[in-house]
Amino acid sequence: MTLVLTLQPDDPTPPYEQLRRQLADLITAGLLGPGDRLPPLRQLAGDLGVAVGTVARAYRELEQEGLLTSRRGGGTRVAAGGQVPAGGRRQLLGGMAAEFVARARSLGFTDEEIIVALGRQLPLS
Amino acid sequence: MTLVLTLQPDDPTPPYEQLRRQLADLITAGLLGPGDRLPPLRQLAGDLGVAVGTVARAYRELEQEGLLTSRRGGGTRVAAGGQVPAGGRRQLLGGMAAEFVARARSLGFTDEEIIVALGRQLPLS
DNA sequence: ATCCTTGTGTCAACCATTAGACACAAACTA
DNA sequence: TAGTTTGTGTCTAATGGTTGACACAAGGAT
Repeated sequence: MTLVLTLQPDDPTPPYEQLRRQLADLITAGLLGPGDRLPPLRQLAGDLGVAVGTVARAYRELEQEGLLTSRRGGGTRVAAGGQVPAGGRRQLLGGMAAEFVARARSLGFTDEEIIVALGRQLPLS
Repeated sequence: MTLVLTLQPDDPTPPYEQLRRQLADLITAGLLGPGDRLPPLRQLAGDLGVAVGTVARAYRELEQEGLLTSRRGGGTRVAAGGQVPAGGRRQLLGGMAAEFVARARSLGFTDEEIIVALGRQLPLS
């Protein structure tokens, strides 16, 4: 599996932001490790059907966050450690779980309902 | 609890879309039932700190989806049944759960990791 | 009937995002 | 070294969202 990056044209969220989030998650989750190379701007832009500047912006913002490092001619790679020290992986999943549960509860679902729904997706022992 | 509608200014997602999603979820979840009245355009716009047209767009799109009905002078209310027939509530939660699990898996998390993370948020048995 | 409330429509202006093209600099490659 | 790759920067044009203001129409309240 090389890379799964997609854009949803019907989503009003700006493409550069959709891309930024996906890459940030992939890096934080560890699916993309330090030193791993990302697709060149023009290639990814062509694949996704967007302008070069759009991909460049996603890369640039991630670089400012310390997740990526870019060099002319050298391409763009995942930054060495630093920003994603340790437990970043666990924290990411924990945040996702907390967000999901909080949203469900705020919509009036009971814990039991939530557990039942989850039981349809994974083996809750 | 009257209504909890918030906007995140730092989120590039357009405000009208943030609002639209929150209202759609509240209605589908049944927290807002048929006939329930929504805040007047000007009041909600004032509370959220956005222009009237922004709230109007969210209301308009939800009306086109059949979730709301608006009448001049009469306000905007949740549409009577129709679009949210039955099981809409269960389907909403099911979709949320499926989405969460799929996203976690695509980030390389194992089912066991996911279950552990969820266990910190709710009483899994 | 009169007044208030509320949704609807229009308008001009501003800002953000994107597209598409081009040039340039630095790193890699043969 | 020479040529290619790749990120960076600039520019124009187009699109879309937001603001703020205003007017208007229709339902509700007194």
